Amino acid sequence: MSKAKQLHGFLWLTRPLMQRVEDMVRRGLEGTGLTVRMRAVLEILDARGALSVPDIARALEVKRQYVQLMVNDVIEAGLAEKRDNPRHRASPLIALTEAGAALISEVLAAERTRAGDLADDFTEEELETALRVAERLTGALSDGDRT
Amino acid sequence: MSKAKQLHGFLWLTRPLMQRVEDMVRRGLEGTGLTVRMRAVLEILDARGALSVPDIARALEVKRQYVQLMVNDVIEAGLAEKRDNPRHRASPLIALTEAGAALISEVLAAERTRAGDLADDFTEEELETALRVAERLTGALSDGDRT
DNA sequence: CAGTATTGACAATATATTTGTCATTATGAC
DNA sequence: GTCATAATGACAAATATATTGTCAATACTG
Repeated sequence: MSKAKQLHGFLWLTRPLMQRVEDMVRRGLEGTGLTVRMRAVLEILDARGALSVPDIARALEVKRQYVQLMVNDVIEAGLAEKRDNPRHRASPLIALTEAGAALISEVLAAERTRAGDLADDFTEEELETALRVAERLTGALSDGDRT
Repeated sequence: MSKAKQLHGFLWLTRPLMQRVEDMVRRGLEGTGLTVRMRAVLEILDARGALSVPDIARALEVKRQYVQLMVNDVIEAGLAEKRDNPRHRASPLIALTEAGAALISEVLAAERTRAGDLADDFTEEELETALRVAERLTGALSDGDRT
């Protein structure tokens, strides 16, 4: 099989794979009161600390107006809170509350456990290669069209 | 880095990667009059021959009611047509017209060219591994939850 | 300090897709 | 064959996931 054909096959697997991943995540969220979009906000605040709404939007690659909705969700749920932003009086930083930090840790730990189970079926080299290919491909496709 | 962590990283790359793939496809469709959802129908009819609407729905893993809309699009554009279905009088087979067959061939050829360009940055073994991991992972995640 | 960019807040719109329903048609058990 | 059950088309409504538009307040740059 040609490389082009292999890559085409890989590219078209990304959609069903992504859907299954999101379904898995959604199941992991059952009982937590979280939605997938709330989880995304909590995860990035957990990884990067307090951020403003536009910061989160850039990280998630969605519009800031939509991030406002996501952030409103988590604030309303008591999982994050606004803090003064020294760099912009009217644009507060969004930070995890204790409850939010505890919840996202728990969720991520459960996901890691599940990922560990799945990872048992692969060698470290396979996973390393798959990750590297996906990363480089994502980068190449971000640059815009060269064709 | 642990295998679980590698896999977790890979899983979370599927969404941005898929979005970039779809953007690439969308750009390839400019000027053809096709939408991504029309392209999906044409592709599967090209690969598998005439199918009924529910057959397409099962293949694409979306609801048959939505496939009806997709199929209406391509029929209205003259790219596919209804044919008698020997197995179900009221559920016609959907088949590519000549115009539809020509158009999807052209689109797929352009995509394969683009995939070939991207594939140049990888070895055959890398692509083979990435494809295999993605396939097995998709399969594993289809079975439902084992965790 | 003037002009431009960023931000929050809120409304409207778009896109993709699912869910609900009903009448028609097929299928399988008897 | 007949009856219950499932599959299908057609159409409407609802839902999820965003984007786009707009305005006033705030920040940044020359």
